[in-house]
Amino acid sequence: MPRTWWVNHKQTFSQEIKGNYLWSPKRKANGARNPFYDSMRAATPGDLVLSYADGLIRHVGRVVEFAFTAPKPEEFGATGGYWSAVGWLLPVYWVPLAAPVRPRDLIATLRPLLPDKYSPIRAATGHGLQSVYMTAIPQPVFDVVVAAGTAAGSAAFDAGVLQRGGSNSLSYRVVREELDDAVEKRVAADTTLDQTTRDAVIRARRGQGRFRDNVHAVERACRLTGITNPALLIASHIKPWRLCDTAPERLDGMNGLMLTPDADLLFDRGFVTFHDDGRPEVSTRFDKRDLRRLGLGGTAPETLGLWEAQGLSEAQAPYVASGFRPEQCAYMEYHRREVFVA
DNA sequence: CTACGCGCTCG
DNA sequence: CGAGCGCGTAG
Repeated sequence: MPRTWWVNHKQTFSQEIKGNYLWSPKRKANGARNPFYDSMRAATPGDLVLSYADGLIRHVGRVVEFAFTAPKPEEFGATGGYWSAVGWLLPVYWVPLAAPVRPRDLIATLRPLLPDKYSPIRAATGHGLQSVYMTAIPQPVFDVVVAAGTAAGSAAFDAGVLQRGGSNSLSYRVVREELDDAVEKRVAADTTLDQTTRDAVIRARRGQGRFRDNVHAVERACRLTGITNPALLIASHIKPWRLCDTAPERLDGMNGLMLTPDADLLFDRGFVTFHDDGRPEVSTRFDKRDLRRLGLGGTAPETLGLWEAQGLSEAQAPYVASGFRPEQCAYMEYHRREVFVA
């Protein structure tokens, strides 16, 4: 069963509906955890979301993908100027309700259904709460609202949302491509860089050119499979290309791993990261059975069982087992903190 | 349309 | 006690 959520997003409503996403910081301004930001990465593909703004629920959304790390959308403009520059981006496919619903009008019905904690609206008055962003709601709350906003009721609407969202919704791939495109334009127009450097930085986006040579000088094998055949290896940024601050960072061989295509995807997407001693860690969001299907799941899922799978002892697999250099650790710390979906 | 208090809830 | 993607009102 999909989980049901409610998001109060008056300030960014128009941008997030139009763009088919939700965005939030990862932490509060003072660095503390925020349960509503944590909800962003708890959301699972297929979950359903009610959009609340200006006292109205006008859209229902379906979560398309797990949240991933992305810069604050530029279209926010001055809104949320104090929010962090990097946060969670959750792809959500939005569908408008036939008729907008004013929860305040339904408060008598909703009151007994609302959660005691983290309720998105006040039980007494039906007014929205500023402190709440993305919050879990019981299914009956979702059903009451959707039934009030559609002629056919929520079951039929769920089916409609689930079906229509397939073809033209956002995906991590598409969003990353757009973000990369925007960065590439800025690089191409950066007159502080000479032409040769600009070309190298742009080629580094695809793991090609000088960046690949630099990485390959440091890393000879895939950290997950142990494969050394260069034809099977992709030069993958540890700190993502789009989130690097400078050209040297984008070209630094210490900011890369040589990975096979599946490993590159898992690492890039934040489903796998590494500790400084070389141990891989797998996201709790990732189905461990899929690791096995990819040929990565051995007897010890927490270490991926790589050496066992290859019939090696840990000592016999120096590339896979070896720790990172200090320069690599700095980038990997960033990956664990900002990219990894814990 | 943005800006600024005023609230309240929760850590 | 203060942070926070709302509410109401002012310009």
